[in-house]
Amino acid sequence: MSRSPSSRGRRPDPAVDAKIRSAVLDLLLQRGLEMTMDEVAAHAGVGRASVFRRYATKRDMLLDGLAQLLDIQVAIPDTGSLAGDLRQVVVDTLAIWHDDRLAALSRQILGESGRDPVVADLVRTSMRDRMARTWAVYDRAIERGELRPDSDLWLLTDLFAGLVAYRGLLGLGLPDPDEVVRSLLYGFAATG
Amino acid sequence: MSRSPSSRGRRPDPAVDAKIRSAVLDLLLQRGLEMTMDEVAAHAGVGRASVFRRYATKRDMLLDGLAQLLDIQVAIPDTGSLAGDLRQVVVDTLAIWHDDRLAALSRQILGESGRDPVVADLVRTSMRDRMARTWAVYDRAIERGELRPDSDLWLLTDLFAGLVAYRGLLGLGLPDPDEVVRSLLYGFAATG
DNA sequence: CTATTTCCGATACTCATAGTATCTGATATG
DNA sequence: CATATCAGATACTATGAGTATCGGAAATAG
Repeated sequence: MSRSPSSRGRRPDPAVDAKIRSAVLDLLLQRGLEMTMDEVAAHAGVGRASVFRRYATKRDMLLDGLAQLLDIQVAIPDTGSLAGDLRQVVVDTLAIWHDDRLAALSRQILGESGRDPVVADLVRTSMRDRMARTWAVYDRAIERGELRPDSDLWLLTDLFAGLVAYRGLLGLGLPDPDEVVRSLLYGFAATG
Repeated sequence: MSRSPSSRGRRPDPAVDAKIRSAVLDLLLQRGLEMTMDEVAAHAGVGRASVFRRYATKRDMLLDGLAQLLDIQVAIPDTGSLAGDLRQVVVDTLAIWHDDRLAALSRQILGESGRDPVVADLVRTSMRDRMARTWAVYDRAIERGELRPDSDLWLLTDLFAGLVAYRGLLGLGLPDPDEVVRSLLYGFAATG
């Protein structure tokens, strides 16, 4: 073994930890995923070596930053009707893409998911958690008889999450929430 | 001026052009977007300088390769019913993601769209062309009274294109085509 | 045919940046 | 007090894009 868990000697300074993590988060929001290690160290007001003492690779550092970033809670709507609740969920999902800086960052993160499976995992988990937290909406709707009880809820959520991600990633115009809700609830078939 | 359009002197060898483009396409399919210029030159059996004579930057080279790759035609189904045609379109869209190599490449290309707007443009145009070519399906369906005449067809196509891209990008399981068609046509609302 | 221009392959160079190694001094533990 | 490890600073290594140059080949102008 090269080293034991170590109990003697100077301990890592928590203030330095915090300065680095905060600098990464800052740079992520300001400039996206593209940052050099020198910039992180400088922005944190810390030695370059201290960054590498905390993260073996740049990727590890960014993954930690992304994990912080994606760990955001969302409110569960309860408007009384499925259409109202669903609209709120769609609007919340769209909100990220209406802020230019957040949209650019989201594009880059989604993009990184295409090259790094671990990032894809982070995003997947974060989206899944987020969506699962809206399950209450659909449970209530099924009880009220507004939603087919045999609905594939993952399909339902992924249809609009996918639509928004797809349009956002490719820089297409974002959809109107009401149109989305109507399509999801009643479909495109002519009524007859 | 440093040079005129040039009419004298040795002309660029079309065989070298072809060898390079073919090598790029080859490497794209074999290993995705990650290739060094040395590899391209070696794989083409050509000098490194000849690659840079054709493309000012690696990005330009990859964009040309991607343009070749994305320029693929798709058949327009005509099964007689909207459900049948739509199912075929969905199945065709899913097909790419069922081939491991193509799926990996698609992930990388979608990913690159998140960092390079020009790639996003390529993908957007390619998808738009592809989808627009299926307009005939929806026109016929409207005539037959199977589809609401006021349908937002971009919303319809982007809903399933987005679903598939989203699931594929994040490595989630791909949906069942019949479920997708049913959801798109009739929605999730309880009938009553 | 000859001179000129531009291509070809090869090679060496510059530059940016991730990651490693080392040094001096500070600090915590035994 | 002795030792291990951290902090900051700095220098080094390695990779790969893009540039510069060279000797030779091929095409064109005259």
